[in-house]
Amino acid sequence: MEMVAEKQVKALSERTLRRLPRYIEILKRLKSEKIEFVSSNMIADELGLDSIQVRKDLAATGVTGKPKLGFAIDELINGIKHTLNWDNQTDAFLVGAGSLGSALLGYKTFSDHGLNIIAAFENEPSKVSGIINNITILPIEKLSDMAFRMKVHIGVITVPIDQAQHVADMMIEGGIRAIWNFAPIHLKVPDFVIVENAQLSHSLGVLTHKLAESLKGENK
Amino acid sequence: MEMVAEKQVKALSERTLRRLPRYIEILKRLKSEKIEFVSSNMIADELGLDSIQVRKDLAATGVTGKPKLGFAIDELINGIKHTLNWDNQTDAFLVGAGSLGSALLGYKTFSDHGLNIIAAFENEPSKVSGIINNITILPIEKLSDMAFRMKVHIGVITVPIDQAQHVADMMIEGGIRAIWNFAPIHLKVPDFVIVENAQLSHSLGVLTHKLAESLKGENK
DNA sequence: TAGATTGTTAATCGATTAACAATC
DNA sequence: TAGATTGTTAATCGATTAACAATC
Repeated sequence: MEMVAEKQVKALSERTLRRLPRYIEILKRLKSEKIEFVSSNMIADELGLDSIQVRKDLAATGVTGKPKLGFAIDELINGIKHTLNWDNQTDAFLVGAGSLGSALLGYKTFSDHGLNIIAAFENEPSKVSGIINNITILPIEKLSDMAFRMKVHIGVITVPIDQAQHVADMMIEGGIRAIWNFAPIHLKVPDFVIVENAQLSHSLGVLTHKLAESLKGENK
Repeated sequence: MEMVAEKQVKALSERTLRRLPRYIEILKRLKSEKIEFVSSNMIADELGLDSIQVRKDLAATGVTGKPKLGFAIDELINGIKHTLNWDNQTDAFLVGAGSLGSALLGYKTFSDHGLNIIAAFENEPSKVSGIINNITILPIEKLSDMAFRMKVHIGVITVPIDQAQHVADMMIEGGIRAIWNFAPIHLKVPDFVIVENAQLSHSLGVLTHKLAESLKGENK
């Protein structure tokens, strides 16, 4: 039981994981400007971070830099993508073809981010059997069986709040292991299921609070 | 210079701010079940948090509980809303009436979250002068002037990546003080402008990474 | 070689968790 | 009164930042 050495054992913190896509953003821009190497300092400046933090984050991807030169941009992009598993695509089902769901179905860029939405599901009969961005909308009853048969591992929930838990249950029954949840509700799931919340209100609350504080400070 | 006592001086951490909307979600549900008091323990259980953390967070809103009884739900909801400034509505402009922007324009619930989108702006002439959810879509050229004249303080950016910085600049020129940014780019803004990023890729990266780790663990 | 930059170990900071007295 | 729950002070934990040796 003495540490069966794996390529990369250290767990990445959630904070680091959330910064990695930001690095990719900067790196892609630099790459398009034909730049080949970048220092941690340059990245830090672009994003308003600390260069030590950038180096720590990048170290977690396993990519190493060269003293005096910095990091090879191509290698770094690939390393970060690999860490996020964005160099593979995982099949996903989306449930809830309302306006947000439809907008997500229209996103071409998810394939660059490891996500491949292969079907959508709906409650509402009038929407069923429509097609958005080449993705067919199926009746919700088929969700569990199809997820199971097609070995789909990711579920995206964009249904109203009162249906979200039920949809999550069906997903899990179908073997789905990770849920990207846009409904403003805390889903109850077994330990082996990963839930990532993408709820607008969380981010909006930070904004409205900070703005109020900032404007208050002015009238002092 | 010795502490001009204000109602509530302690700064709220960003972590706390992000949890506050989750408390509201639970509290509203309990309220609909006619429950009047709730303990920090019950809230913690519902959300998978620690009850001490819940008490600390709630303390930051200024609402106090009663030993043995817990917190009065109505009072708590109001206190949290006040902390987030969700008991006021701040006027906002949205720029970029693509699919995501249009979906956001359709959200009726932003008014419960302190946000009142009063106009949308677009580059694309074919979309200009359309109306979505009673909100008129105007040509982008009018953005700065109108923001200034109408004293709009919040800007929502849902344009493609290559236009986002320019739109942010126009917003700031028009006096906008807080930007809710959905474009996957780090905006450069003066210190007095608040930027809150709502970028899907950040949350998606956490999901795809964790799922990969989880599935890897299984085949060990 | 001198200088810039990496990568790591140590120090600091802030957030979470624990302990416990106060109180209804 | 006894017991449950709050609210606060102290302890722990983890993430950020600092210091610095290694290296190209």
